Amino acid sequence: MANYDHKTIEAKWQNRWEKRRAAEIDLSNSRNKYYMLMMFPYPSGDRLHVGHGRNYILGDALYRFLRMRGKRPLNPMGWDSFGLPAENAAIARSVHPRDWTLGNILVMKEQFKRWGILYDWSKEVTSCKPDYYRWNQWLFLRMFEQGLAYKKRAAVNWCPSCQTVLANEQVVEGRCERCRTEVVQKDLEQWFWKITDFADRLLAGLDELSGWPERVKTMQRNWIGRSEGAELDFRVPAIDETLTVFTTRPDTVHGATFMVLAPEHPLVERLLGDSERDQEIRTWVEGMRNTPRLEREGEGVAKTGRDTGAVAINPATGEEIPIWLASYVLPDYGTGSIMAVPAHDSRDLAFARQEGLSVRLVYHPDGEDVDAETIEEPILHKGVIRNAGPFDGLRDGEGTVEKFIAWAEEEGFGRAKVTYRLRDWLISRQRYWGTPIPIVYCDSCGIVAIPDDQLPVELPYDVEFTGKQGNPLSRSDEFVAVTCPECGAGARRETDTMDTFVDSSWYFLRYLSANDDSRMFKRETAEAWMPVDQYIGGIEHAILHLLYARFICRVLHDFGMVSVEEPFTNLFNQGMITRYSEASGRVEKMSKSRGNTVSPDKLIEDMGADTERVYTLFLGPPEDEVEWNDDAVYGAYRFLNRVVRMQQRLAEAPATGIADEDLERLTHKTIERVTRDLEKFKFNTAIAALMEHLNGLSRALEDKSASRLVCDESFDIMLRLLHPMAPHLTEELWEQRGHSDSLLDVDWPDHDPSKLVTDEVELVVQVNGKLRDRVVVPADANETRVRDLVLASDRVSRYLEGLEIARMIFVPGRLVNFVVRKKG
RNA sequence: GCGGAAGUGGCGGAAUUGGUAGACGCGCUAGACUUAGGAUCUAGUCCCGCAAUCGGGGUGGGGGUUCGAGUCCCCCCUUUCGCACCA
Repeated sequence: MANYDHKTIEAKWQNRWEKRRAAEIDLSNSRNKYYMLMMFPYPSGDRLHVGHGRNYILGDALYRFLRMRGKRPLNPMGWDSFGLPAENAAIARSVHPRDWTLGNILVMKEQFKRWGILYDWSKEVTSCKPDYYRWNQWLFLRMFEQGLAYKKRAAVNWCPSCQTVLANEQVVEGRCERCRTEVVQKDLEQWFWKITDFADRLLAGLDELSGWPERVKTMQRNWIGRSEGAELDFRVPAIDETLTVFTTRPDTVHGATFMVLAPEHPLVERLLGDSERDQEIRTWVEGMRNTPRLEREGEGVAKTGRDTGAVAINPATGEEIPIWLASYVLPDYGTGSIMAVPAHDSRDLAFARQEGLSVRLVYHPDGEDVDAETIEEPILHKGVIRNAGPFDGLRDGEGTVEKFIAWAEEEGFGRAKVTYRLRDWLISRQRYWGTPIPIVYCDSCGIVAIPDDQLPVELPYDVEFTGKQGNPLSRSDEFVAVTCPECGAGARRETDTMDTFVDSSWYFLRYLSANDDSRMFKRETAEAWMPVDQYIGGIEHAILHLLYARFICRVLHDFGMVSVEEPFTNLFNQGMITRYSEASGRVEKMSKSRGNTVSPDKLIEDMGADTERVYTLFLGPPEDEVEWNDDAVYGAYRFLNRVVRMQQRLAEAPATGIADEDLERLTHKTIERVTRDLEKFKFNTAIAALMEHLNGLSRALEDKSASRLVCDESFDIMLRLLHPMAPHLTEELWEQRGHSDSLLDVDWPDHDPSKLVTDEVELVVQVNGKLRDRVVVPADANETRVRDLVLASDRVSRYLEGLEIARMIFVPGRLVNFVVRKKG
């Protein structure tokens, strides 16, 4: 039997939807609004593969479902189109990044269309275009005014391969998040955004996000890394300075037997003299500075250190303790220096043992005589405090830490302090293809902001892409040479561009005012449409993009531009699609570099986009990682072909049917299941329900047990339920069945509970929990009646022979369980 | 090491949240049919007991709660994803 003509049908409906601008929505009406958002893609030169498709197909199915259910969903799309690959393509193939990018966008758009995906293209946003990135610049200037954007010299992450600095979030296990090259530290002056000011709010906000996956929230909490403790001051008499440390355990200060500074600590130089030994220490410090952090801090890396020879005074005991430098103290956490309490901290203990430093117990375990000089493992605050004056006898907990903080405050050598792991967001990039930072350096005026009316600062088109060191912008005299907006003298333009994560930190607001040249976005529209009701994207942005977007949303909130602080109410992370890779011999994430991709182009050519859609959604729970099976795709095609054949066979149904109620029950059961499943994004089980429905309908036709009327009705309902998954075919069949409205405008069916009711139900009968029989009983039978009916079964009575029924469990509509024991 | 998620047939996965384990699909087996198509249709397909409509076992392993556990609790194993000298 011939397969249906998916090519003609799909082209026909894609063109119709496009022509009628099916997904365009009027934002001035926010009744029943539902803002759904797919993470906007980077338009890479590679065609999308079926692994990418999962995300978009899922979103489109959701869009169509919501729409049929009476929502007015906004489903926009745009392009996260600044970034390195464009520049690399320029270097490798001498195409201009802009032309390359805009060309790729056209290709991707066509692919979306071929998948049957409906976006509201009237609100398209392209981040590499001046009408978008001028608002990045505008935002930068507002933040600059507020002190939220600032420039500082600091040790920053530098990727030697990408030739640019990176934010902390973009360094994964010491490597560049993009290209996996090992990152090195460089001392540079860079632009930062003050996300640390928002650490507490970003943390607290997570508690309200009940619609976010727990693991994403956990990852963000860990990233922010809030830590409560105290700052304590240690005097260094030799240079008349104070060394301040951060500790979460000020209650162990009596056990601080030495101090450790990070090699980069600003006081190091002052502690050193001219001796040969001190010169050696300087060499060592220099070596540390130049050691990649992975080698310095990585797992299993040995601790190294040097004794400065200087001493500090322990403020609790008044004793002199040596000051060391060591690799294990991080320069950019806390104060970059610690009090070492080897008795109660494993790292300090390891270092103390290695260097022969003394160890002193503060907490003494109960009923155990512990010798501080020989312990191999730290005592983690077990037992009772001794030799600490007024604190003797205290135990861990019970506000002990607070008592020490109060004491330190009274004595003036310390104070309560909260520290975060989070660092300010380094947004400078030494690359061409990004938003120019709207700043000018003037010899007399210093750092000068570009006035708003001179925005956008456009990227010059005509630059050289040589692949040589440095940003092409800095070699463009035309771009660099400006007059100072304040004094009119000659000045230099900032040539760093912004991290592309700036673009994606607010694009969801730009969709709401995509064509408005007068402002970043319209407040009233944002008021009506924010927050995003459902955000869908990959887990890889759990920290990066999602943290930045939450940050910028708060900044805009504080500017009075939007009232929400949390931009995304619900977050859904679809899982990856994997496939066997010849290259590695393993099942891995589908990707071009692994050579295990499947192109949708051929698949669509052979079996149609609806087949790909149905198969992709059927593969498994959308949040799980699933393996693509080339053979199993055909099952989806087979299913759709059966739907087509079913339509052709409907005429075989008789005028009256003896079992109409059975088919109706199945139909309404299917409505109930599919609706419930789609509400939970369980497209896989929704499709299974539809397959079962088709099987049931097929059976009814085969048996001629249901009437034409009921079969028609059942089939039409199936088309509506299937539409989100297989939109082209269902539209076509719907039209062929004589309906004039597009399924997009047809209501989702409701199930009628009265159709689900049956006169009789099958009960499972168990004896001591073992399945022994199934018995059909009237649906409304009470426990006594059921007992009689069940006991009348031969099979049941066989199992009860010679036994005494101790108890009968009756779960109406489900089962009966006899608890029996030997007659005694 | 810390934290999260998961472990069910040959395979992808279901199981109305404590009530028939294996829905649906892939694959496989047998048959029917054919205008040979990537056909289609019908039946079967967790394991063991030669076969069964009968019996036993079965959701990573071990214990427990319960009339009843894939589901809840405890211990262990494995996989996987974050974080990882953060003081």
